[in-house]
This record gives sequence, structure tokens and C-alpha cells, in this order.
Amino acid sequence: MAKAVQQRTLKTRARLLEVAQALVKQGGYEALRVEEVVLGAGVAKGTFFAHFRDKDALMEILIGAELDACLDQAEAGETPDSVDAIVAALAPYHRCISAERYVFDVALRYSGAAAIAEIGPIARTFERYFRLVEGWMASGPFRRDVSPALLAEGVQAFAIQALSLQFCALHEATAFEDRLKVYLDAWLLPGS
Amino acid sequence: MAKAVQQRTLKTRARLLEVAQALVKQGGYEALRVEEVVLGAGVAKGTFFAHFRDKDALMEILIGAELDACLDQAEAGETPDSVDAIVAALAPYHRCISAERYVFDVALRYSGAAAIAEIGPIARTFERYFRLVEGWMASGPFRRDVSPALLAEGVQAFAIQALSLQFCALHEATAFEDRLKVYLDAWLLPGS
DNA sequence: CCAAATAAATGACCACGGTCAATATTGGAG
DNA sequence: CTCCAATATTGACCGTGGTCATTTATTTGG
Repeated sequence: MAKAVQQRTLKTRARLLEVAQALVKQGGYEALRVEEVVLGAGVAKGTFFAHFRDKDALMEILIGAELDACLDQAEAGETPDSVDAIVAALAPYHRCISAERYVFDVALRYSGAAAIAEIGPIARTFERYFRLVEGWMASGPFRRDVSPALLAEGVQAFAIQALSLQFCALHEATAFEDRLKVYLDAWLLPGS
Repeated sequence: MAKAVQQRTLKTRARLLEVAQALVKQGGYEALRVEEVVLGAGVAKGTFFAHFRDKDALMEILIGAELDACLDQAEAGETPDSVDAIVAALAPYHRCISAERYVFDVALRYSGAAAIAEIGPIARTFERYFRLVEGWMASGPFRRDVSPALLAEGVQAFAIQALSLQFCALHEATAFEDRLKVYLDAWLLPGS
């Protein structure tokens, strides 16, 4: 049997990713064009789709990498023990995911997965986010009448709500972090 | 000045909507093609875009109408006074919005609005949903330490979370309504 | 009733993501 | 080294959403 994967493959894939990343840095995610990526990488269009199922698969990789870096930051810091500290610790992640409307939409669309077999990079960051917050819930001074896991799911739900409202014309008044704090105070510290 | 809008316009628009609705009934939202709509309505492609900004604008109208009908139902029923009753009252809306993955994605994307001037039909149903639930919060046996408005925002956030997880490979085990009930018990009746 | 003015409709055209049969390259077996 | 099967690449082609200069229909002022 021939070698399963040629090193040529790896080079091509790396070049595609590199060019894509550079283009995103210049013009943002929404403006990225497959055509430009293959042009920059010096390959044909078909080659792109031999390496990535579709354009979104590339987006998932690029966005997932950025989000993972933010979670690395959050994990490196101290364990937050208040709502303010939680909001602060998650700030890089939230800033990254809401940097572009397009990015937020993609992230939401791939926050789950179509099938067990193909959980993508973005879904993995959501899972990581959840686990991280779950840990914080167990150690911090938060309500104990429900499980840390449930609390963490709620934090995620409220973060998405607050992020959505950031893009919403009906609710421009309040800033994202202030809104999230109000949510989390009510969710994590009821009756106080 | 010439008459602002000719009755021909209304007829054409009505025909486009009628055909689109019929096609959706047959094949669902995702499979809808602008080409088929204009073919069925007997007009040129350009005419479609003279009546709707883009394909999504048509989708918003169709989906918004369906969601509005569900809210009519919810409004017509008794005011729910328990978590179970709330989940039951909102069931038609939730069923409708999650009938197709594509529909849910479109709904989320247009749940806000790009600019104050152009709040669309779907954003309006989100606002209606919020107001409706807000009313229930004020009259029901739920926590009083935070405002009904905040409670309603939370209900919306948890509903979206539960709907998202329905489409997520990581969480297929629990059914949507059971999950939502767990969320709302913890959100609306903490410590009980 | 005609002509100018305004609104609506047309369809050829473009942009861009994605496909696939044909071709080229690779690397291990003999 | 040579051959060949597996693998990678190619680029013409397609589907579909969206555009716009031109043509056609309607309304209004005289």
C-alpha cells in the first residue's frame, strides 16, 4: 500500500491555511473568498475542496483556533470567584466571537454538530467553555441548589443572549458586559 | 406626482408570496429556489428582487408569519402559572422555529436587526415573545427578586439554548422540553 | 386624448461556492 | 530503477443568488 498521506498534501494544506489566515487578518472573515485563497496559495480551486469540505470548514478551523487561544488565556488566569471576575475572564472569548457579525453567525451555526462523527473546532471550543465554567461554578461562592453543569449551561445561554443583543437594534443602549453581569447576578446569586 | 404604488405591484407581490408559500409547503424552506418562485409566478428574476431585498427578506416574511400564528395561539390560551404550563404554551412556537435547522438559523440571524430602521418580521416575533412571557412573569408564582423583563429575557435565552442543543450531536439524549423545564425550574423558581 | 414623467418588469449578465472526470505526482514493491 | 496503484491536482463547468441598463406599462398634467 502506498503511503497514506503524502508530504505534498501537508504542504498544500498548510499553504492554504496560511494564505487564508493572512487574508482574514487584512480584510476580516466575511470578505474572505475561496478564489483569493487558492490564488495566493498557487493551486487550483478544486484543490481547496480536496482539503476542506467547504468554505465553512476552513472558517471553522480559523475561528476555532482564535477561540481556543482565548480559552487558553482564560484557563491560565486565576479561578474567578465573582460574577465580575467571570465576565472579565471570559471577555477575550466574547470579544473574539463578536468581533464580526459574520463570525458570530458561523460560530452559532457550528456550536453544535450535525452528527456525532463530525464535531468541529468551534463545537469543541463551546465544550471547552462549558467545562471551564463548570469548574468555576463548583469552586466559587455561587448557588448550590442546582448542579455546576446546569449553572455552566446557563452562563453559556446568557452569554449568547447578551452577544445576540449586541447586534440587535432594539437593545443598543446597554453595553454587553453590563448586561451579562445583570444576567449572571440573577442566575448565579438569586435572592441576594 | 404619480401614484406612489400601483395595484399591479400588489398583485405581483401577492403572487410571489403565494407561490413561495406553496413551494415551502411542498419542499420545506431550505429547498426553496428564487428561480422556482419567479417561474411559478410568471415573472422575471429581476422582478423578485424589486419586491424583496434578497431571498432572506422573503424567508423572513414567510417564517415570521408562521411564528406570529404560533404566538396568536399562545396569546389565546390561559395565562400559564407554572413552568410546565409555560413550556406547553410556547410549544407551538418552539416546534415551528425548530422544524428545520435552516429555519432556526435564519430566525437566529434575524432575531435582532441590523439597524433601527429595519426591524423585520422575525425580530418582531422575538419582541412579541418577550412581551408575552414578561406578562406571564408578572402574574405567575415566580421569583420576585428580579424584574419580569429580566425573567422573560432569561426564558428566551434558555429556550434558544435548549433549541440549539436539539441540533447538537453532543446532547441528543435529553428531549427539548425536558431540558427547557430543567432550565426554567432553576431560573424561575430558585431554591425550591 | 396625447405626451411627458414615473414606476414596474425584463433578462442578459456577474460573483462565488462547489463538482467531477481527466491528468499528474508520489512512493513503495519487485 | 521501473512500474503502477494510490493519492493529489487541475480547471472547465454548474447552480443559484443577486445586479442593472433597457424596455414596457401606468399615471398624470395639459
